Amino acid sequence: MATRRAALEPARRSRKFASVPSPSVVVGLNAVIVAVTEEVPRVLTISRTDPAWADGGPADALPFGPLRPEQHRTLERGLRSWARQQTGIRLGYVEQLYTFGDRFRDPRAGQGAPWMISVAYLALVREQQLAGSGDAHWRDWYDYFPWEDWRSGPPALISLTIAPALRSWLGQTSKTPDVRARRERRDIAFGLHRTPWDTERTLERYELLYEARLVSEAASDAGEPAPPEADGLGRPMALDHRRILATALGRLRGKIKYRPVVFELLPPVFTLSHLQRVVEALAGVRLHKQNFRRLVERGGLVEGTGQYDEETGGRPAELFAFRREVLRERAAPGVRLPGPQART
Amino acid sequence: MATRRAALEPARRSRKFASVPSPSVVVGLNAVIVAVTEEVPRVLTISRTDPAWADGGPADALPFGPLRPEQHRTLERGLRSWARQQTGIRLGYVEQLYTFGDRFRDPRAGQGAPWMISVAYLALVREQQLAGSGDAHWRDWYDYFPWEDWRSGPPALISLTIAPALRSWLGQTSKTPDVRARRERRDIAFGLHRTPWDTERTLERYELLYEARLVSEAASDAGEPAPPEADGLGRPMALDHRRILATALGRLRGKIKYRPVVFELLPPVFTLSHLQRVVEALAGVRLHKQNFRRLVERGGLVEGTGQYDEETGGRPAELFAFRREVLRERAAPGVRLPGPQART
DNA sequence: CCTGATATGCTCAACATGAGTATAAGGAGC
DNA sequence: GCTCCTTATACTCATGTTGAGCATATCAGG
Repeated sequence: MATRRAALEPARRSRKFASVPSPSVVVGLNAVIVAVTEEVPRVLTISRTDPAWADGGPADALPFGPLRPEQHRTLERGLRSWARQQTGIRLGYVEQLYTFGDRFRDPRAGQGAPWMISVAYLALVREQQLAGSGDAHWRDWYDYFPWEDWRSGPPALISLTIAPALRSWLGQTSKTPDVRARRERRDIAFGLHRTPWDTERTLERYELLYEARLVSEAASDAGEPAPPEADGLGRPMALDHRRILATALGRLRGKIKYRPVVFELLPPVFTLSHLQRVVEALAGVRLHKQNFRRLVERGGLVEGTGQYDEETGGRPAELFAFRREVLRERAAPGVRLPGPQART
Repeated sequence: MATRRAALEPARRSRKFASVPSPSVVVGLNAVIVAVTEEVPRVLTISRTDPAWADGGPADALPFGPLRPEQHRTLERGLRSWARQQTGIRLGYVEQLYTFGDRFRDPRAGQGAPWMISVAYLALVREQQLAGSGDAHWRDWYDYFPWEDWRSGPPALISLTIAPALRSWLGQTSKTPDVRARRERRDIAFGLHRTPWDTERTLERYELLYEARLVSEAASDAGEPAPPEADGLGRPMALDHRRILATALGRLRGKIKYRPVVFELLPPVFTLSHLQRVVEALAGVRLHKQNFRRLVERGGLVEGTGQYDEETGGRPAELFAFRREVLRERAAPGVRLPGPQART
């Protein structure tokens, strides 16, 4: 370990760590706080109009907090603590997402500003809660990633804007192997040329758009003004926060399939349609209703309560609850997704 | 972001974070470098007999490197660079694992020593490579987690040592709900009481053993001498490195099922038996041979090369290669595991 | 050419999934 | 009270996938 050599040098403060530490690294915590209300997955963002905040004007940011080692024993505790203070929300399910440490996270880093590392977390909360204070807002996450919502079929944005733009991005390199590699990445990421759409490749898609300079952060990170044609490609965020959000979205989409995390977003009892709408909102696709029901019921994930919801407008729907015992019975208890289909 | 507001306020370096930054946080990188040779999954560890290193004596450590923001643009580049210097290995596939930031990572932290955060990575390399320099060794990872290897059936260690010890751990709390919660955790983690064994819950298992004080790190972190009965429960490591390793093992076991990462551990061509032995080594279970073959072949993951390996001792086996096109064809291309069975 | 390896091929019942059709039970309008 | 509209729930059936095992091929060595 780096600290090895230091062990031989007892003079300094800490025998082990003194000589090594990276000079100016600051560690912070970011939270992607997700809820689903009325078929729309929402993420908590802080929007500032403070002109000093974003490079080119106002931009949404993810909640952020410093790491206070003297106060909190673990990263996660620190996160819960400032998230509560900042937004009034008491976080339930929390999971570490990824640590972002690119030196170019912040364009100004290195010029006197410290290098910033951010440990990002994903938190799931129940829908009824609302942000308490300040300039926090719940925002539809598809505002940031309009191409990710396939619930009404393949988004026109992909065929009309993204595909042509990526085609010309192919042409921006001339070496044949590079073109081939780019084409493959593009096809796999966006499900082009008889490649299936993979709901979990959200990060790959965002990074591809960034590389092709189609999202406005790519331009602003390079110190250029935002190109006009990028305007349609989703709402931008501060710094690399949209990348963090893309990571969260992909992770969550994958996770619901093998861990029962959806229930963190639902009230204790719910109808199967409600459950389905939440899953669809997250996955961004429509699911075959009868088969969905069969999967969750026979998979032992839920159990009927005998009560009924009369507010459905049609036949009353039975209220179900998460069935905790499934954790013992099955190895990867999640909501398996049946093949997609328009809801009848 | 730290630096955003700083633009407004030249006086202090950063209004928002100047006061905030955690005073003495040091960031380091850990690597879990994995290879598989001859049916045994190996991890690269550094073993020192330096008495200043480990609290209670010699212990294995994971390769570690400092973060040098001034030299490396990304965390991953930094990792690759020092890993090469330290071990002579040029890393291939690398993926970020988790960021460990528990204040108690190092028992000495807080007493003058800075708080240490470690970003851990998982790296997969091909088997032929060997550690270049110093005191690096390839170690069977089941030396550290003997209870994880079910290839010859359920390990006797579990029924003879772990299960009884966990039973008495249940009794160490008297509140009924706590007992119930502990029992559930135990059963799910170790597949007790008709709960299936889940190969991916490696971290849960290690943490449970830690909490129950059955691994010697638990005692040494608390400043006590290692209890004698813990001796059988795997080889200890320095600091929280065994926890990091458990995380890596679980992640890798999960990942092979939906991404074709096993091939990072294999030569360009291989027999299906070879592939199966590597997968079995990682998953720690035996697989039904014919069904395994059917899954990988019909799943489009591999393609025959027409060449044969004559060294098998029986009928020559065809040599196969990873079939790259599968990335386009299927959404989650990994090695699906067929039900376990003794190899015939 | 028999034996003991190993590899590879094939079968078949059980189960899971895709893609429906059919029926039940509410409310609103007449 | 009847009809229509809406949503929920039940059932079907062809097809695909999986678990489990038997059968055959091809090597090396006696």
